[in-house]
Amino acid sequence: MAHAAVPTVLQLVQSNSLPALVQVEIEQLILSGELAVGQRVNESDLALRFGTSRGPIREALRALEECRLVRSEKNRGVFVREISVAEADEMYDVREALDELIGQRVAERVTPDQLRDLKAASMAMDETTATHDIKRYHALNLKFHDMLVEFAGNARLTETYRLLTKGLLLFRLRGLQGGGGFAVSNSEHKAVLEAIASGDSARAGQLLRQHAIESRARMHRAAAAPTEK
Amino acid sequence: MAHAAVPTVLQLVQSNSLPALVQVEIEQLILSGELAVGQRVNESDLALRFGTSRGPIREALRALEECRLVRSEKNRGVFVREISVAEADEMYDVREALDELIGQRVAERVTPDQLRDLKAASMAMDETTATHDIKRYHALNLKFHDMLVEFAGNARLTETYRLLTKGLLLFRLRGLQGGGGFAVSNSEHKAVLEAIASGDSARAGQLLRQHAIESRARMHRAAAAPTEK
DNA sequence: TAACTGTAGATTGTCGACAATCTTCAGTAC
DNA sequence: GTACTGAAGATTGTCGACAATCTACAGTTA
Repeated sequence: MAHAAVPTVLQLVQSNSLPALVQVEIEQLILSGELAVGQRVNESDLALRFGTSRGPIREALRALEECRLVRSEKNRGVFVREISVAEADEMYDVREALDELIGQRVAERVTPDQLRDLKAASMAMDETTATHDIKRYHALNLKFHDMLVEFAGNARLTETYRLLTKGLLLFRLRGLQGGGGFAVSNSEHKAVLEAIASGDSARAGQLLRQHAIESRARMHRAAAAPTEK
Repeated sequence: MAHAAVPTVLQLVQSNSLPALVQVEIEQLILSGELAVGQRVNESDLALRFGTSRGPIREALRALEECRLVRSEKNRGVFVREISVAEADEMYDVREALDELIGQRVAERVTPDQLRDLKAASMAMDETTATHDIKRYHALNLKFHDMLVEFAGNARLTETYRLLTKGLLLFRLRGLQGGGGFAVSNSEHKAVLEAIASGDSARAGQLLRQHAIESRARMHRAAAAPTEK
């Protein structure tokens, strides 16, 4: 079969245990903003919501704490983590280094099919800049970078990168969601793709790092602006 | 006070909850090799050992699973993770990128006191190469790199790096612990320290990355050798 | 002997309950 | 009105128990 990485619900329930299922569910709640940043997470409520006891919920929360998506205070509960600008800066520092590595690796081992998918995503983003569909641009942008790290062919790198991305996503939820610069951002994507297509590993790495740097700058500008909608 | 990062036992027990305490305890068991690589971890045994019920144990194990120190199979239990050479290679890929960043940052912001500590550690390693005290060299080497990442002044980078280091440590426990090259390794340390002392950020980054690359090569040589003691 | 089957024991998965702690808020004193 | 006190309610921390599942092994059959 072509798509081996799509497990059925049956397999999911059989292989993953309840805490694991609950974990991704809670993660969605956090990353979608349904559980507000800084808010306390009530174990009983979640247990009720998912139809389980508190045990599995607690296990899931402990895992999410390790992901740094929540923090825990003894006898007070767990809270959705709030990321400061300083912390986001730290993450960007690491992300820049990883992005350079990703660019290099992808340029070395990308397949024609993968390159096609990347270009398709970039073109889709072009459309959203025309229609100013910010939400969709973000989703595509996330998908684009997720594909990139996936295509780098290093599972540990993927894990590390995704962990960072989740943290940055959490930061964006803090409210100061940056507007502007979509067209610019996507033009950077295209430059990266060009370097990748030409197999220029060093250049692809540099360009993807530069993209992360610019992305950080956009983040700062958005954070500095009062609160644009 | 000079050293603020040394909490008393009282603070530890009051702030951290039982699962957190148990987690570091189990982590020690794994990293010290008392829980063998690949071995199944028995929840009841651990509960008995730490004088708790299985609840806190399970929470700790879920956190350790997120650290990738153990893996979990539904209805079969959790196992101490065994790292393959291929996985170790992946980790080194990421580590090399991070080490370059670390070298750069430390060169930019190291204090005289910190530099003194680093040099002291390097000198201590020199002594162990003379006496062929491999165990002590490894401990000092770990401490040396831990200091470096700490002095880079980026908490998220530290977390990311330590996670990787734990994984690599787990790999070493797999048996094929590399001998040889200690003197060479430490001479690389000294070159890094020189670049740091001179404030040459780019060079310090390159040298620390190169050190990681050589370290990976040493790992490969050790893995290729049958099983030298 | 080899392969299969079924049972006993061990282990994990999940739950409900209770104690410890925190939070809230009404009541009181000044 | 403000600050303190204490009790009621809510929430977390931990435990022991039971069901579901897996593992090991003795017994059976060919």
